[in-house]
Amino acid sequence: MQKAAIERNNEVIAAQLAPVGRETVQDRVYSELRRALIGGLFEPSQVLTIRGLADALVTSTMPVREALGRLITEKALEALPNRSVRVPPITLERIDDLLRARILIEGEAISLAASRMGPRQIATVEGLLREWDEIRALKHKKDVDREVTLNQSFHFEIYRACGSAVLIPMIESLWLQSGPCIRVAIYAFSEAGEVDTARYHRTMVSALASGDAQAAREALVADISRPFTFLRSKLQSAKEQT
Amino acid sequence: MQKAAIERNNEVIAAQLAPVGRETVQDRVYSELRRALIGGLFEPSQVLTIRGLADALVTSTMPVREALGRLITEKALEALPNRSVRVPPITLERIDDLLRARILIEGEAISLAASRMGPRQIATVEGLLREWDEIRALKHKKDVDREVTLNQSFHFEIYRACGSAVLIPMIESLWLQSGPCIRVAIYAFSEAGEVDTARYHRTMVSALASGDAQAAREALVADISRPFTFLRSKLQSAKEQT
DNA sequence: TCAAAGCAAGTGTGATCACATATCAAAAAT
DNA sequence: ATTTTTGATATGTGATCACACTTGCTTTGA
Repeated sequence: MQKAAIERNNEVIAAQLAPVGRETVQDRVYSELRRALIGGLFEPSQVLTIRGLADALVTSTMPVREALGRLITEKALEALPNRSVRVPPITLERIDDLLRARILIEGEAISLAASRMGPRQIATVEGLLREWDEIRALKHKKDVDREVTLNQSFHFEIYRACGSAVLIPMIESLWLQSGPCIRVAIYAFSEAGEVDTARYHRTMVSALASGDAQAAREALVADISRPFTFLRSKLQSAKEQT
Repeated sequence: MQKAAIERNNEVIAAQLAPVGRETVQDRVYSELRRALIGGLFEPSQVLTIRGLADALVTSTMPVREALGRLITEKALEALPNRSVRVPPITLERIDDLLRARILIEGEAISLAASRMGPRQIATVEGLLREWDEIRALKHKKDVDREVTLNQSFHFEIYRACGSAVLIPMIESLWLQSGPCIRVAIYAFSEAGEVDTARYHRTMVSALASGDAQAAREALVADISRPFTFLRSKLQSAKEQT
């Protein structure tokens, strides 16, 4: 009986081959729409149609409608009584509501992460910070998309360390809801704003490295508050003009 | 021109007729599954099939698969790599994780509600409390479903007063995730447990009536912690036996 | 000239079909 | 007797169709 030999051969094969994964079309559509939403590629109040998205993503309507349904339950999109779906419009109340929730939950997450991040994770986020500096150094073209992605990686690398399978999906939902809002703030941000962001991020990392949960939380609150307060004042003045 | 007369006639009709509403089949399926999950009608680790649910709910597969997808994104259900879906199993870590998140978010919600609930809302929750007492008074049959519904109404009547369109869906998601867990605790609860629940609820109401956010939060934490710690010790001992 | 009716294109929803994969028990091979 | 193979059934996924409703423009009527 060559059972042992076969077993050994299978193990060798398993070591060489990476799992191919079986992502469905629906999952890819969902991920793509998430990416677009968080990146602020859709404008607030923009309406989305199933067939339109299906054409744009080169699939049929079926995966799109299922992805839209999922995004609607996450409040990342909004179902109108007309049965059409749009990205939620910005209001003053919504901005304050979102910021409060983000401070509450992301603050808790980073506070938990402070006592759980090892040198390994600290090094990773420091690497992301360095990568960011490099991009800002050669500032010929405004690679906003790259910065958004990097910012997202930075934050979620920290949140992932909090070890909560419940909090992280909630934070993802909050980012999904905030995405269309803060994009307009990002575009309007001057060089000064980005310098601030980098400083807050560095403060967060050093606080995390020393296990100072309170300092990390405060730096995070300052970081995520800034685009919201900026957007708030902008909306406020726009409202007064009318 | 009888335009004014027509207008008046239309208003009369509008006053007599109630909006008929256009709830889709998918929405009804979703609501029904939510109710079942929060009520703990499904057991942890139970697998659900699209066609099975479609038969049980007397519809086709289409609305069911969409409802399942939405519940999966809310983490109320879990998609296995086999592409089958089940209600998430209970683990010690998950219990602690859920309780921490619920204390954080529902605590914030009730704290906000404390300064926003008027006499009108206070009266409503007091009415729910009285209704509960009546049910407990004629305790011939264990109407657990009714108590679960009443408990849910009580809490969400308060949460709704917090005025946050962001926090409330998150709390709903947390209840969806907790439902299958706490059902086993509810069944095991003795009469003593229910008396405690009623006491905590009364404490909450009087704290809310006097606008004492801190006291309301503490009573809430005690209320929602109890089934979790009960379940925790039960799971702990079951684990030690093996 | 302007409001109301009518028409046509577009859109979401649900049903059904086809296909690939998963599951499990019976049969075959060792 | 145990393991492997095989075959039948069940299940999720995506495509397509039919239907109802919405929307915006054109046409009709006052």
